[in-house]
Amino acid sequence: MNLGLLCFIAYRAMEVEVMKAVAEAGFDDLTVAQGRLAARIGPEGTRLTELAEQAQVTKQTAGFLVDQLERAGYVTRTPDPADARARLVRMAPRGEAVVAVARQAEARVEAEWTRHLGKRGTAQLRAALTSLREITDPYA
Amino acid sequence: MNLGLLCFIAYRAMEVEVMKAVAEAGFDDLTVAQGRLAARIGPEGTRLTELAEQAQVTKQTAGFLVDQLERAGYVTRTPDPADARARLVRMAPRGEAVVAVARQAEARVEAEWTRHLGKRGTAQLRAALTSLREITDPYA
DNA sequence: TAATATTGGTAAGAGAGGCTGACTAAGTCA
DNA sequence: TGACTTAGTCAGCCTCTCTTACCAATATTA
Repeated sequence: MNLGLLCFIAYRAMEVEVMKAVAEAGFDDLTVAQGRLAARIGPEGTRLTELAEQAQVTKQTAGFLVDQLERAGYVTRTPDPADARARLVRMAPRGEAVVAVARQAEARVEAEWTRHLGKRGTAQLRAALTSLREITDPYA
Repeated sequence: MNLGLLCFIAYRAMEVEVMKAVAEAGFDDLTVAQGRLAARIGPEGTRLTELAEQAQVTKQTAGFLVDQLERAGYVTRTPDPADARARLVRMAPRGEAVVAVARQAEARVEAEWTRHLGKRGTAQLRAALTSLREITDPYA
């Protein structure tokens, strides 16, 4: 079977589990697209344009998603001291809370995968995928 | 880094390459969603409901996509001899042609990955992902 | 230093893709 | 026969993403 499709199956399984955990923790208004963007927010805040680039969407799309995240209280926008045009998107407390839940769910799923593949097999999988980023990820 | 996200990066790289090859071959009206659905059509044709299940979308969505594929000449709908309610979605010649292009692009990308990871590494990657399907793919 | 180009971001509108709910027609089974 | 299930359609809605067009601030350069 096609390697790309195999990656997709694993990826989707992870995504479904994480979103389920997040929803069960009470954050039932968060969508996948919002989560994907929010996952790129750095500890000191990140500019919209940078988020758009990394998530590989247009800045309009990124702006649309950040609007929603802001309205739902997950992030805030603060002026960027380094550039008056720009604003930094930062995690709000509610955002930090959901990140914690997501990280935990990720760890749980990875542990499950490790039980299935073995420690060695999982390490190899991670190494192979990480190495692949060098030729597949423009933002590696 | 999160294993799920690593899978996503590789998957998207493959998808982008395949869609680019397909578009360059003149099939520039095919979308990703249509392709994902069409990839599930079996040699003898497949029922709409079955396609929907396997692609994990509702049958309404599947019907919508098959409408488009039919209008563009990629597939045909024929009555299912086994059940007068059902119809079989089958590949049309134009559909077969695009499948051939897609398969070729997939093979090319996999070859590139193999050059990067080595034969052994690629085989391990495939083995790990295939094994993972046992716990991540409800339609394995 | 003034004109020009670039960069960060917003606004408006359109289209794709997905969903739910309600429905018809055909098959299944008690 | 009547109740239930299954294959598929119809209608309406929401989310995400794009393109085109624009404004404001910064950088560059003549």
